[in-house]
Order: sequence, then C-alpha cells, then structure tokens
Amino acid sequence: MNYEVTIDALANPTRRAILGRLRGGACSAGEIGSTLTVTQPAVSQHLKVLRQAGIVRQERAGTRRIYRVDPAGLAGLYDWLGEFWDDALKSYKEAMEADDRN
Amino acid sequence: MNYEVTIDALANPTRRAILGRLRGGACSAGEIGSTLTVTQPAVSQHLKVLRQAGIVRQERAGTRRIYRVDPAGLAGLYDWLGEFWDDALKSYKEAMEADDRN
DNA sequence: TTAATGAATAAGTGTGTACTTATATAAGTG
DNA sequence: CACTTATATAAGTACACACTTATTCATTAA
Repeated sequence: MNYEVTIDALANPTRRAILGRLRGGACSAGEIGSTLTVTQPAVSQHLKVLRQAGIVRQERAGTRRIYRVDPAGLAGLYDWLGEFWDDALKSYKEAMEADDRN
Repeated sequence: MNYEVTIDALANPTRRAILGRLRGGACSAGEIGSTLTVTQPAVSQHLKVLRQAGIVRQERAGTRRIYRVDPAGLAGLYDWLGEFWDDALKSYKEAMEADDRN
C-alpha cells in the first residue's frame, strides 16, 4: 500500500483510537466500539478504511469479525518517513556547514 | 511536537508536495509556490500549518522567507510509528504461535 | 516617500468526510 | 422456523478545511 493512503487512514483520531485498542492484540469490532463514544456504524466505517489501507486484517468467527493490525501495512509509510528524515538531516547538516564557512 | 499534529500536517497532498520540494534543501515561499498549481495564499497557509507542526522552520532574507525541513519535527511521529509497528509485530507473532499450537 | 516585490492575513465558498439514524445482512440459538 | 446478536451498508447532515479573491504588511529600491 502506498504511504499516502496510510497517512490518510492514520489522520483521524477515532481511527488512531481503534489502532490503539488493536495495538496489544486482536479484537472484535464490538469490543473496539465499546471503548469509544461513537456509534457502531461509525466504528464499522473506520474499520473499513483501515482495512482498505492495509493497516488491519479481518477474520470471521461466527457472527463476530476479529480485527488485528497488519504490520506490513505500515512498512511503506515507515520507509518513506525514514528516507524523508534522512534527506532532511543531510540537507540540514549541509546548511549548517555552509553557515560555518561564512 | 506530538505525533498527532505531525500526521495531520502530513495528511494533505499539497503540503506533501511542499515537503517534497523542501526535501532537497531550503527554498523561498515563492519558489515553492511556483511548482504548484494553487495560489500564493494557499501556499502561505500550508506553510503556516507545517511551521506550527514543527516540520519546517522559517528564516527571513530580505522580503523573502526561506523555509527548510526541521528533522526534529518528524522525530515524534517516527518514534510512535516504530513503537506501534514493534507492538503490532509482537502480537502478530504471538497470534501465529498460538495458531501453531492448535 | 513612492513604487515594487514577496509574503501573510482576512473573509468567503464549496466539498469531503466523520458522524448520525435507519435498515439490511449474516450467523448462531431456541 | 422465529429470534437474537454482531456487523455492515444506505442515506442524510453538519462541520472542518482546502481553496479562492481581496487586502494588508514588510522590505528593498528609485
């Protein structure tokens, strides 16, 4: 998944709260919702966004849907951020050195 | 800067385009805008968001404002993402091992 | 000081999206 | 089968925010 989609998915407090709940391990949609103040459909919609972004995976267990974080879904963003940071650090240092010569 | 603010700042294509321009080094507001299709005020507004998020720094040079990426502004998000990923990987592996035992 | 340049701010508008309620679907239980 | 539980989907609403044009501010130059 490209990193833009990942950022868009992470750029929402409710979705981050959902991920915070899933951080420690898998959880049903209902359990996720029980810790939030929004309605059940809202949770379902957010889970869909997270799923389409590749950040969470779903498996069925009877009437329940169990969600868990898929680490692979975060790889693209993590790589992009790391590379961006490296570039920024490099040009930051170059600018500092250029200042020193003045 | 907390990572939520950083994500919010990154969650916009125009701001990411601005950062893409600044990635290689510092640049004036006008130069940034010249590569984009949006108007000058829009660029200025986006630069303000990036500045308030701690992602870019501004310095004055005559009538121009020079912007550059501040690597430190990305540290919080990078750390959070790394820790989140670690946790997700850990519980992912635990779940795999639990499956193996069944 | 007047004009010109570069950028920020003010104010208004349209649209995307995060919600809501209502309803549908799916799976287990009596 | 009817009923309950768990979740998803449909449809509508409200608000945040990414834009716009108009204006202001700041700096340099004539």
